Amino acid sequence: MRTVNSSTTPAAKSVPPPGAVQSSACTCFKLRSLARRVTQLYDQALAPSGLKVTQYSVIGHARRRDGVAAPTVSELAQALVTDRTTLTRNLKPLVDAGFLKIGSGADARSKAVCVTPKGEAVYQSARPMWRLAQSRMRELAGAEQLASLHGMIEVMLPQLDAAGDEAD
Amino acid sequence: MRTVNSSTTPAAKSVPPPGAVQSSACTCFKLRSLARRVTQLYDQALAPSGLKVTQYSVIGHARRRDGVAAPTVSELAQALVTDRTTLTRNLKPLVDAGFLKIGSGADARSKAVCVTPKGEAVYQSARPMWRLAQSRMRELAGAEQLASLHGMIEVMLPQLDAAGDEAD
DNA sequence: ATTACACATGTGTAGATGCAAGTATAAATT
DNA sequence: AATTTATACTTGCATCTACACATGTGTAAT
Repeated sequence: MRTVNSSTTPAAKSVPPPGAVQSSACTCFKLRSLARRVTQLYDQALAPSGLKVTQYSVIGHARRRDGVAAPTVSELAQALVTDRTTLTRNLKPLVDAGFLKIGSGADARSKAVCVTPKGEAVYQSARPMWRLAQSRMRELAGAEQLASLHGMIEVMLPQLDAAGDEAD
Repeated sequence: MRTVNSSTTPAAKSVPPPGAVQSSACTCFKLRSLARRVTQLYDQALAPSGLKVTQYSVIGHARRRDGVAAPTVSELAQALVTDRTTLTRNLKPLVDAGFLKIGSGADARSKAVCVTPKGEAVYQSARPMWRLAQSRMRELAGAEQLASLHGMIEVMLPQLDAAGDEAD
């Protein structure tokens, strides 16, 4: 069918008003926009701790396997879904602040990223702030939507990894 | 109590395997991770044009109201869901490349961001590449999931704006 | 042993991001 | 008119991001 909006009806829909800013259809743009705003919410919540959410995540992930075996830079980068070289830079302020320590890995090549007691302390101090941000987020989006969002992201991320590896 | 893994049941559940990396429950972290990956997908697709997806978005939004009235820096920043000062920096490479021109606005204060013919040309050249990225994204996520994601973002963004304004 | 390849990390360069603070202009108040 | 307040934009600073390239190290093939 595909009613072509022809005959009687004059112009009808589909023609936006002159100055109208139709919100972009670009998935990437939308996603980045949301990520920016959400980052601001979390950064604000974490501010008293002195950590940004990115740094909170780095320490949190480095912490995770502490006591078992401190992760290497590459392992940590993979866990953080970040470029290896990006992590290298992101580690610097945390090492400078004394929250992390870069030790030698099993290999002479690899290095181990260790959380210092000071790092553990600041992480613990930031944890309730993070929880607050999380609950604000849940209020804002609703528990179901949020769960749905998490689910989608977890499905999409591995596929994007695979897509990225298709070096052609 | 705090079952010290003592009696009959041998370790049961809840104790993750030693090296297990349980995916973070942090909404912000997940969102940023996805945004990074998706950005890479779009940037790769746009690479032949020389534009990054951020730049494509800037030109695209500046373009939008061309012929009506070129947006001011602040207006454009709002449309891009970006900090005003961030946009100031992001404009520079585009102006240097000759894709945008900063004219004088109605006010002596405000400035108008105009897309040059060269900017329009590069945007047009990039458009099919962007479309390719969009369709890859749709294949990857599925049309319904993607629509759902877009919907969620559009609901959440205004609420985050409001939340941010709550200066206390 | 030498050569070749794979692995682990860092640097140069370039851009994206936003807060705090600064400058200039317009509008509102007195 | 002078002062105050609000608006529009920029800069200093710090961080996040990643590609291309360079370096060092372990392992495999010759």
